[in-house]
Amino acid sequence: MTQPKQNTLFVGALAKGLRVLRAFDESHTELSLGALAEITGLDKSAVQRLANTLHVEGMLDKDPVTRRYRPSHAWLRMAYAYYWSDPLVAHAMPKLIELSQRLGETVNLAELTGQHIIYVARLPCTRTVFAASVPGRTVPALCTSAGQAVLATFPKAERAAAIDHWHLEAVTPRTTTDRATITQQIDTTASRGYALTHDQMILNEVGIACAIRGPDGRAWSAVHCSVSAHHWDDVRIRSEILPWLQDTANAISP
Amino acid sequence: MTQPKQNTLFVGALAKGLRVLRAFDESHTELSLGALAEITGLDKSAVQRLANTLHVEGMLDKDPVTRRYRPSHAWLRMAYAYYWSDPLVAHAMPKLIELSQRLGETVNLAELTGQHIIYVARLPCTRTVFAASVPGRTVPALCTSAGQAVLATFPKAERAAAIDHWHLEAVTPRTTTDRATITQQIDTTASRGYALTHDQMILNEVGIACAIRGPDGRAWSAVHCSVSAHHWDDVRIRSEILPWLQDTANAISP
DNA sequence: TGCGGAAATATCATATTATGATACGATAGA
DNA sequence: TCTATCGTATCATAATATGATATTTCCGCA
Repeated sequence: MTQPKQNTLFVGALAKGLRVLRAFDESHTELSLGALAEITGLDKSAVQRLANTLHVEGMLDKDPVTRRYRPSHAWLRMAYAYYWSDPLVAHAMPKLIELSQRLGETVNLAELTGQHIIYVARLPCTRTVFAASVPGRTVPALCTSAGQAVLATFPKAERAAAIDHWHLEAVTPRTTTDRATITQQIDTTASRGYALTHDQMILNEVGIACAIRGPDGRAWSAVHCSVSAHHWDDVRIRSEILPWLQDTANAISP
Repeated sequence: MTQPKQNTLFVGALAKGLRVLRAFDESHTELSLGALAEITGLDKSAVQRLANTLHVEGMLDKDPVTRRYRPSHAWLRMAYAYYWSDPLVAHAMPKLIELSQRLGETVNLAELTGQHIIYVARLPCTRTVFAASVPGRTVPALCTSAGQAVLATFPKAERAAAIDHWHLEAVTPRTTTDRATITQQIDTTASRGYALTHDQMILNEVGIACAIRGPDGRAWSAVHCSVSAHHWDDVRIRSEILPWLQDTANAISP
């Protein structure tokens, strides 16, 4: 019944339970049994049992009046466990704090995960959209300055393959979705050592990112700074933000 | 085999999978199959199957060389989903950002979860210990200024019951673990409207918290500020931090 | 380089356990 | 008050998780 594998090493019931957990996202913040069944494609009875189990185990809160399920605090504890397991975060955090204080602007730690960038740590300094102020958001790598900074450190061939095939998605009306343009941007990023994008995730936002390179010169993460185009033109960004950003990225590199 | 319930609405395999996930914490950041079996108390074969399933489903990363499992980025995406599901966070975030900028000090949003306080949002402004810079940490409510601020809004009877029975744990050598002292502290908190603690989570740290009250006057969350005793004495805290903190907590209240 | 121990991986017969159809009960809207 | 919808409970069936064991791979040590 479960597609992934009819393998004996695969526990279908667990996989189905995870499907239930994954049904919750930014546009599905609380779900009834029926809605869960629809989203997960699971049987109504199965959802009933799985959701009940997750509730008993403390993974889902249940509104006693509406009977709807919501993510519990356990979801945050999982993030906490993640943070301890990611060696980059512990290393980067003090330096990111210092950077955000120095710049007075929002600073992020971004990591590549598949074809996406995930914002692992966020230090918001100015009022911004909600999605940009909490960690864990994933966005297509090709569309973001952090993703471009990371990709620019890849060998030419891999870089080209990524630009050709990776996922693209217009987040704002001005998000770049033309792969030829992205090729150019990443070439530029590779030659000057930092990425600079406009209006990609939010309108009027400027993203600037420097890769955190490993010993082999290759990067899987980046330090990212997000500022308003109202207050910052490219010249001032280059002179007043870039040097500190670059220093921080270098300091984090192992 | 699973203690919780031999109920037909309880999916044991899912519960066991969650046991595997919960095996990871700040002191267990990556685990081998054997270690997982030991921690979870599950059969070696069961752990093999469950961990493999979690890996295939993207919940656990597997180091190809050490064969050990680690939390994956999916754990952060779950936090992201949580943030959208918690109405308080969206409401509080812009105000917390404003507060942290105004004070130039670390600001937290804390919620009560069972007998513990969980730090939901953290805006670190100064270099601090790692545990205090990432969200999702849980600490006994009785030991923290945020917990005391929340408890102080409870009816007398519930307050007393909590002080008598809730979990206590010495995080630092100077953490208050005497329940009589805590009674006094919470009484004081209730009468003056804010909580102030010293050396509870970190040595030389002063915690100051204001409850976020609901329409009935009762609170389940608090705004919390953490400063160094080196730089701040109680008088200055009261005059330069407290008013802004109180305003912010009030502004967040529904 | 080769040996030995430990840990990870693969296999398999068994019955435990998840399944999903169905029936019942509660809640909300007409 | 009635009716439709959604959540809850029950049960026979077989699918699926189980855990003992065998095999392979990996790693430290001589």
